[in-house]
Amino acid sequence: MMDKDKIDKKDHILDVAEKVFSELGYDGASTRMISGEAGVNMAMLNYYFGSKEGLYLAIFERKISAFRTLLQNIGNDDSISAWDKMERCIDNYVERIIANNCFQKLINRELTLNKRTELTDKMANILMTNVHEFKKILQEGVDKGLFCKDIDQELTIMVIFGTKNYLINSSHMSSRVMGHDILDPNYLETQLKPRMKAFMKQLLKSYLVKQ
Amino acid sequence: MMDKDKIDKKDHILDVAEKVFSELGYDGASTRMISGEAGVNMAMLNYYFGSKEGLYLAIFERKISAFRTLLQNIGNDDSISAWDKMERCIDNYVERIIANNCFQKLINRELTLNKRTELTDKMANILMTNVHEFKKILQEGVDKGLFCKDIDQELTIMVIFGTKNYLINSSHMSSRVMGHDILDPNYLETQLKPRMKAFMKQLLKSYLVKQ
DNA sequence: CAAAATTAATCAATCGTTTGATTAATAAAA
DNA sequence: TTTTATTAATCAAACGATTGATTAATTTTG
Repeated sequence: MMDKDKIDKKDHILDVAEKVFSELGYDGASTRMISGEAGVNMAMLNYYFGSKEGLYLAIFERKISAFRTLLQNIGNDDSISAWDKMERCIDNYVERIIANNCFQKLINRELTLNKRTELTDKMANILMTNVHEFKKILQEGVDKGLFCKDIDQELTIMVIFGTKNYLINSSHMSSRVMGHDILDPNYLETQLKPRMKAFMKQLLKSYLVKQ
Repeated sequence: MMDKDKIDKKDHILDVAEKVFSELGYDGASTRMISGEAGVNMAMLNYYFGSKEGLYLAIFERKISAFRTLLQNIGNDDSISAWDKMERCIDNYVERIIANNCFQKLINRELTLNKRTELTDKMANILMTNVHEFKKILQEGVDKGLFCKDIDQELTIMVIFGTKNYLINSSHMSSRVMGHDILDPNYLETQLKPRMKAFMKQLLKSYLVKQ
């Protein structure tokens, strides 16, 4: 078997595992189920990834690289205002979140557990880079007198992360509140995405920006 | 043994189970662990509640009654404005959420799963009563010309629910963002609660209410 | 052939549940 | 009021099923 195929097969397992984990949680997803759905022998999971936890970590490792580069491009552009940065931040954030909603579920599913592990710390570290990026922009807006100086920066970030999280992760509730199936890719792409972008901008602008 | 003791013991099991389930999830929490932590024989769980799922459902049944009464008192008061209702709504909501944060975790933990079951539908129905109460107030504000008519009612509700959810449920992240241990009851009560109330009011007022 | 990939079979451990026996509490009968 | 019967509560032990992991044998690849 060629390397290309091997990589493809590993990637295929990761794709399936990502989906199954996000749907059923870490404990709820069994290695038999994952291997069955991926069409490979169960022992292959251990052969490739060592253990169930190794497989779980591998899913994250695969995505981390794509995270940071996107963050760097936002906020480091000195040619635009803090609010323009925030707008671009929101656009990119919503865009990325919806594209990787399966991965987002996977992350937050384990972060809602209270038990602190090496795994949860690792995940939190990754997400905190996003937080700092947002905070940097908020602080810049305040320093330059564009944003109100009495804004609650931490809770503002909570709003951004929390709203996204609830929409994507609590699909039972969000589907009923929104009146559409939140899992429908077409609705996500054509309706919710632009609506979400517009709403977050308007909400944050009215709160952050001085009148 | 008196009835009082029996009820107390069942309640004690429910208390412990609620905590363990919320910390470890449905799959992650074993009946042995729950019974061990509650100091009762493992068979008692099945004796009292029939099954693990029966125990899980019993936790919900116990809380449902307290939900609806609180909702009725808000919004049905015709002597105050829509915005005042919203303020009272936020106050009561934050108050209740923080008091029952363990239960909140338990609810949302299973609602983040994609699988639709009788259980998840039941939970969603309960939460939707909250949604309708908020929506009624939003609509009233729009109808009476107090709120902007182009507000996004559904996503506004998503903000309220989502922000609360992220703060309480994703304690790993929210603790790091807020700079305090979110699980510390003292911090919750004396600092986060008033801060949360003030922030949500200011955020929503600047977005909803006409200038 | 030798190395890597893949398989079926099997491992001990743990899962939720059930069992039969025992004790404590209540009701009925004398 | 005793004595007897009935019910509820509790327990240790064991059930079959499933878990993640490992083994040894087989196939594929270079």
